[in-house]
Amino acid sequence: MTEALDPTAARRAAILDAATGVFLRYGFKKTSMDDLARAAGLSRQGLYLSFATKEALFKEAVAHLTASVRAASVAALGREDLGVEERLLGAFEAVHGIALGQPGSEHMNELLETAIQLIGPSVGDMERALVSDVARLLRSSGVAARWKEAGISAKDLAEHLDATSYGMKHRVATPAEYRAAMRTAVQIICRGAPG
Amino acid sequence: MTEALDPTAARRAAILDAATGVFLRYGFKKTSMDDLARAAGLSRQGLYLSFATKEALFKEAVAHLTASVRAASVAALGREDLGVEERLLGAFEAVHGIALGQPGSEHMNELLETAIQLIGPSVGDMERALVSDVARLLRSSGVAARWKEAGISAKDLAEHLDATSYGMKHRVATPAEYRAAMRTAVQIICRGAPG
DNA sequence: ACTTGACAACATTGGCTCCGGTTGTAAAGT
DNA sequence: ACTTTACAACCGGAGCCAATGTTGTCAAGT
Repeated sequence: MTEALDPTAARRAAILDAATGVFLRYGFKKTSMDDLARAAGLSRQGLYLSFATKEALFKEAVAHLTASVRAASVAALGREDLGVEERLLGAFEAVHGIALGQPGSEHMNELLETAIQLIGPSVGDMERALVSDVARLLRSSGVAARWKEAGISAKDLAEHLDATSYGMKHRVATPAEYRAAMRTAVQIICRGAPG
Repeated sequence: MTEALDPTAARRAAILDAATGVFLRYGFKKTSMDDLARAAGLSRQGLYLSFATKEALFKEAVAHLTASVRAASVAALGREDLGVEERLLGAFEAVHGIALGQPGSEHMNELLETAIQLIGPSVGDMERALVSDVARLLRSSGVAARWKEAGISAKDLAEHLDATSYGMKHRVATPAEYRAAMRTAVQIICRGAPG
């Protein structure tokens, strides 16, 4: 489905790919159009032929990014070859920053913040979408039903996990610590039940 | 037990009480000795009769603060008239900022940070003490035992709660949101069990 | 015992200019 | 269709200077 694009659209997509990487590494303010041009393999003016302003390029890059992050988390949640715990873990690692091991997820937070106050709060939709996706999985897998009798809904559980992820993201030094803490949180939800 | 202090010690304690309040409201840098003097109800030089420098006063004030926070959390954990959930909740609210509703917990974090890089990492002991206190309660109340078979230790549970608290504390979170999220987290731990 | 008033030394702040870098546009080249 | 070069407008940071605020000390008062 990514085949029959007219060449200009393909070029735009290539530019966006390169741009998201650079933005992710250096943040918004610290990347110049020169940097983006070099990363995309063309001249600075080449960019202006495809994108009117830096801000416009940024907006589309963020949309590109959030879309692929969302796709990654949805894909993680849908992997039926894995258990529920692994799927949840994968989804949260996906939103945390695409490749947790690779460099490049550094400025994810700053990026989303500037995007929010530049584009609008619609950017935050991804986060809310993740929460409801997670809640859905918790329901369909039967996990949520087990917590119901304690007065804790699927949404509560999902938001709890999201909050924990947020906390880890900001507190923790290393990806390994994040992974370990999130694993514990997920295990508590998935293996536990009231009674 | 706060009766038979010699008068100079009593004065110092009164000053520290006032100082912790002011520091908590305005942070370290933004409070002047004048402010502290006014809050303590004496002149600026009166302070220098009891404390050599602003830094010394600050150190003792932080010690004062952490001690009373610790005492409050220990007291909350020990209230045998309440259930385990309420006790845990109370303990975390205590460390979050003494009175969650009252103004004054604003600069708690900044305060502890500057204290750490001014006094040393010993300030962080309070946090670790809380974690082990919580773990102890989880063990003695039988909650931890129920999670053991899932490979989750009391320390894991306690650190999970601490991490969640940290996350909430740093998120946008109004006190009400913090309270609600922590309640959910505590309920999950206390009402749930593997199986 | 504590206050008042005054003091030098120092840190912080605000305003100011200057300068390099960046954006967006335009022309001419290939 | 894209590059190269050039350019006006703008912004942010570096550096400096004056003004203000703050600390810690002192002497004298009550």
